[in-house]
Amino acid sequence: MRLSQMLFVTLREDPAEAEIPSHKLLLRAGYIRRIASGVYAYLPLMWRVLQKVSQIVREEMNATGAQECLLPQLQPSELWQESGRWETYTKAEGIMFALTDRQERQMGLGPTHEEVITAIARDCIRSYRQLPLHLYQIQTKFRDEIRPRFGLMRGREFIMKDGYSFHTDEESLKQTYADMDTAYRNIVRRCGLAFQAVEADSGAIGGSGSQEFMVLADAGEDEVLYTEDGSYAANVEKAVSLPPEAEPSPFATYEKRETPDTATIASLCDCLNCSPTQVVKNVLYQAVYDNGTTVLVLVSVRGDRDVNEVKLQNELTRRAGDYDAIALLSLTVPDADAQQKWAANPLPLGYIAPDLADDYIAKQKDVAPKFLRLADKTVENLQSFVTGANETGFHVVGANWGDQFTLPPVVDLNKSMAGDRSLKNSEQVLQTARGIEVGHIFQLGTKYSEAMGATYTDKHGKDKPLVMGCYGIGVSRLAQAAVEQSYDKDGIIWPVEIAPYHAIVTVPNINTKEQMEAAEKLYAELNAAGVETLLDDRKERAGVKFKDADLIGIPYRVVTGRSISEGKVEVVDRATHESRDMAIADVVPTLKQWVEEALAR
RNA sequence: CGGGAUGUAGCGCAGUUUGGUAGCGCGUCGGCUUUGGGAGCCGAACGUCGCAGGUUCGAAUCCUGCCAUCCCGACCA
Repeated sequence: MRLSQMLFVTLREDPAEAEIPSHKLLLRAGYIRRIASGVYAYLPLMWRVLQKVSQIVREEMNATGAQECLLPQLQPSELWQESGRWETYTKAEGIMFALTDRQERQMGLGPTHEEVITAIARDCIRSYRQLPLHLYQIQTKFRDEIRPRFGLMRGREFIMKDGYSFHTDEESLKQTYADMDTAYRNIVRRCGLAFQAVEADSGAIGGSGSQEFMVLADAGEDEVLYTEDGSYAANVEKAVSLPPEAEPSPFATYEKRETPDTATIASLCDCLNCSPTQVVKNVLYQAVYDNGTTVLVLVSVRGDRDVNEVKLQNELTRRAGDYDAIALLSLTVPDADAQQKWAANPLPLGYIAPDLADDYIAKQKDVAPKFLRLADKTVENLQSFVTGANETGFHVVGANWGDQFTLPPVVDLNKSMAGDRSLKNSEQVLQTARGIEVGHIFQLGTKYSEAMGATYTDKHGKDKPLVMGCYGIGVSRLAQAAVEQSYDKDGIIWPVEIAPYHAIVTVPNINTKEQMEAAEKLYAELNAAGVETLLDDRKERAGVKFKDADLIGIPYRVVTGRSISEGKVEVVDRATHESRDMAIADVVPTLKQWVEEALAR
């Protein structure tokens, strides 16, 4: 492609709308344009990058035996009602764009395709002889994110590869899941990125095992905890760990103490001269289920720890049946307004004990009359601990489970942090890093097939639900993550594997016949040799062309400049700015070799 | 949805406090010179000042309502 004929618009200044480097650079270098919040146009350079990422994904998927297809974006509400997700995905904090057509039919724009694919499987899969089967697509997805951000990182419309596998049993599922683990590692590696595979929470999609593929970058929205020896890595949402031991309690006897203005753990420890590890902190949450029932949850954790709200959500979802509900709609820390709706009396905030009386909850429909009390493992073995006295300005010290307080059901609700010890090997201490989630693989099991009646006939002639897995990779997100991981003050540095072009031939002065002729020849021969090459034949000064070439991040630059009269051109490596003079005849074979070497990685 | 901020030329911004009819830099177009790291000079075009009301002789500027965008949080296969 000739730059003189291409839609090529770069910006000299950072656009005000962008915050992180990759977003600024993609806008400045003319790769993307924002059309609405979280909605972007992929301009010609970006589209080439996305196609390259897609092609790598396609090759690795096909290699595992998965088959490509294309599923509809516009989906009927009926399918989502069958799986039970219509309400949770469209109501309240739902992320599905929903619409009503002219026949008053309810439709949604697909944020994911479990329902559609399960419907297809229900129709097409009859026998165990057809299994296992793995279908995937590379498709635009729609999610009404509450707060889109960082360009393509969290958009409301984005490109994703999603695959769904069907099996007779868990064992077959685990085989495909393992194949996907390998395929995903290949994909991210082939895209030239440094990454970490981590244990993950499976969230609203459900299922058992799940793993995320994190591209490591400071702008990442997720926190990853890992051990130095590589034996453990997990998303902080999922991470388990061994917190530091509690310090022995200085309080020998149980008594109530006056502790004015100690609503925070730090001020309390100051006042009583004790360690946060001797305190039982009681945190109040408000859960709302899909049947409209509100449940007040009182969680007891050690004073130096935080509640992992994802773990709490999962626990509350498990307990949905206790309240005749199916799904949890929201989980919040109730503010003053929210408390007023159900509290019979003002709560002793900051001084709550694990036995806070249930009559703080005013009797009313849709509110569970008793607190759901839960204890994190960190408080289970505490002795002579400090906790609230249910009276503003007072705490109790020297308390014990079984004496003054009843230990609530114990669950792991601990939010792991850097510095904790690994459960796998207590010699290892957890480290922290930021990551961009570019891939996520799940063992779904029979959740959707059972809900939607997708069954097959086994060897013995019995109908059984299909065992499913699903596997996603964010194509547009991965492309931007690559920039986030690879740039310098001059612009983007694309890995050769996904760069929109491999090389750019820069003509410093298009009015010099020698320069133009050499450039035209190199441009034609490089492309013919399979080196995807741009020709900067614009009527611009050399400096402008160099700046633009650096900004858009093409891996190799060939300059037909100063030494042209000696039959030489300059070849510059974008990543290092390393430059060398090279005989014109050597350029094509050399670049061809460099590109082939890079692609073979 | 809670908190914060911003909307003025294609992009980045000043002007708003103190009301008087819109400006700077970059970019764009034309000309001359220049020609290896975002050139210089000369000339030109480009604005419903986010939208709608209101106050006023007069509103980018003051008031009210709305909309959009961005940041923090909550949310997020």
